[in-house]
Amino acid sequence: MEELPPELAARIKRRGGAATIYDIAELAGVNPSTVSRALSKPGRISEKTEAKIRAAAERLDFQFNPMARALPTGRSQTIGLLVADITNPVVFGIVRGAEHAAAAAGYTLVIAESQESGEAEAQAISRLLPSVDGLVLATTRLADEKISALAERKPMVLINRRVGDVAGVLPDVESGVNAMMDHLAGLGHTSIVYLAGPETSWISRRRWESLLDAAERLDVGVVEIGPNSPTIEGGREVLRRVQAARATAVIAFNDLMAIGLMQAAAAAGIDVPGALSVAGFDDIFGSELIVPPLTTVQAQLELAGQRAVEKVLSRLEDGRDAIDEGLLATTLVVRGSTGPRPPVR
Amino acid sequence: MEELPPELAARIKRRGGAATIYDIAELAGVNPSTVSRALSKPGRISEKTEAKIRAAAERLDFQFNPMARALPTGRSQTIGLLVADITNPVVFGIVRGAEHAAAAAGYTLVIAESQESGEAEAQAISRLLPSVDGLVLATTRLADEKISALAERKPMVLINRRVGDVAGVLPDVESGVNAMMDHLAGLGHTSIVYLAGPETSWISRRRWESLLDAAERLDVGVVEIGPNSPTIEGGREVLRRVQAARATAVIAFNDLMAIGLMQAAAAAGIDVPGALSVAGFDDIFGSELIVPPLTTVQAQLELAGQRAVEKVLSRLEDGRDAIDEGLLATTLVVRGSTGPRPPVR
DNA sequence: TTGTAGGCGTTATCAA
DNA sequence: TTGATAACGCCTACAA
Repeated sequence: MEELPPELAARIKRRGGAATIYDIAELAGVNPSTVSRALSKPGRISEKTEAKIRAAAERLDFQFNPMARALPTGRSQTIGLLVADITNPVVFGIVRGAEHAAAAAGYTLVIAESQESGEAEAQAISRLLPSVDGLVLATTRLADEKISALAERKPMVLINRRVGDVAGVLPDVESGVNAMMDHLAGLGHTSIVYLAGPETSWISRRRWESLLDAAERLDVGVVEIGPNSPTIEGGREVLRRVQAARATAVIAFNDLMAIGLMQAAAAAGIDVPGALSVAGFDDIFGSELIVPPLTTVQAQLELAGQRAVEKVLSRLEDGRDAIDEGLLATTLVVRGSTGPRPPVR
Repeated sequence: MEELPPELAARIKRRGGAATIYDIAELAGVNPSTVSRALSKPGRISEKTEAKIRAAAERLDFQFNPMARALPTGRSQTIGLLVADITNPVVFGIVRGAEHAAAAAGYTLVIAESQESGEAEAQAISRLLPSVDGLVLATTRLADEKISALAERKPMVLINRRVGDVAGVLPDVESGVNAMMDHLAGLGHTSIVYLAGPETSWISRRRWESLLDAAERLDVGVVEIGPNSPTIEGGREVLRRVQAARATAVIAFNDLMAIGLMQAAAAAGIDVPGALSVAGFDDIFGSELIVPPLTTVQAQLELAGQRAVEKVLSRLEDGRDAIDEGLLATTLVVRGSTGPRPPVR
């Protein structure tokens, strides 16, 4: 390969090795705008010129400067994902699905964490908003009005929450809850506790409402205990109240809490599921590792992340809302942590 | 509050509600460049003007356009984090530490996944590179030369890998391995297997080398089996070879593999730790949930992520490399998966 | 098909 | 202290 014109080489080096369309234009002997056209939307240019330009671009290892590109277009090719807690296994699946969907479309995923605090969340969002083309709120603790207002400004999709007509991807809560309640009622349980999640969790309330319906249908008793922190700690702390309620089965807002409760039960010498059945939601990594393995309602987390990003993208590209594929199916996974109601209490 | 001049209001609305420094300048009756100064580096401006400008900015709910800002400065206030597999629990801690360190400094973290493939990784990096100020490679599978070349272009920090004089944050492999080997040797094991990770994993080789040293020192036998996929699957698949080796203790490259091996052992009716001791590295979520709970060498993953980002930032802000705080301490956590060597075999 | 020129929102350099 | 003006790298009418 021939040497580059020394002046050009020097200019590029000064910029840290990043070539611009001007450099390519010079090398190919065309106008920068032609380079832009050739590289952005191939086809609308003579084959010969395009080939020349491609060769020059290749030679200079050219990459578009995304920031420069974003300025005139207003698009950063970036999607934001907001989660309450990155280390919560529930969000892993969501993150992965979202990342893949974004990458597949040539978008970059930006992740921000809000620490379970509405304050921090609002702040993170306003920091993020100007630099992303769209936003996915995975576990938002924001008030409905805030969410609606935000949705006006950029394409936005909610996971596990419905707010007005803001786009969302939701699980089929009812079928999962029904399957779970059928399962427990079938085992003879008539006194069941629901361990609620955070106060601001929409999905926790939905689960509770479905639980109420099912309890009525099956003629069993349920009580709600909470709100609780949606963590292992949160599950551990609530054992006393569960015992006081004299329930024989517990459904926790998520697997993390169920695991915490089981740990506390084990420490207190309470047999699971002999004396107490425990179940959760989500089917996170770890749920089948614990002993006894956890009965849970499986959620399609990865799919949820993927769908959410796809919806944002479809708003972005087509300008229209994606057709709604409906609720995400939900499956009861029966493992060892639930069993027959203890004979006497 | 008074009404905005209608023309101004219309202009802002056209842009989707985002005001610019021009709008503020108009509202405050000053020059745009003055607005830029007032808002970017307070102090270098008369108090009166600054107050006026702040008031106008407040009123228009002004936010800087990060992309426009990045153009003249060449800084995007963004740091890239590249991981092989987002859903690998090992990276959770790293991600969290990195996110916090970045957010604390006003930077945004961009995460990309390379799927354990050097090809995909190289591609992800070149997609990311133009838009980030610096890069953290958490579990890179790239060749040394590629890494060195990349490090020339932008501040870059490696986790769990040393390449030339590229900055890195590394664990104190030796002390952890020594503690583990002392532990196993103390239990009477004299025939130990190391389940290697991926061929391209630098840290896997380092662990093996330390293992060799320790084995020599303690006069016990070790053999390496691998390379293996660093996943639960990878651990499951290797059980036959472990048995064939007639080892009484296995040290896996990471906890995921150890868990997989334990599952396979349980399925095959092999008692852990009665017939076989199993240990891992990292101490991921799930390691203490499994039964028996896993003996492992704890790594400070969150701290590693944090340190890595801090190093990038210090290169970015001070222009100089951060002082090296040395290796990250590593701790043996003895749980139930390791026990005395079985009497006869 | 290709070149010209203006603009995207901000910073930075000079004057005033 | 403040204002004018030229970058920054790319896109896009519009003209040639």
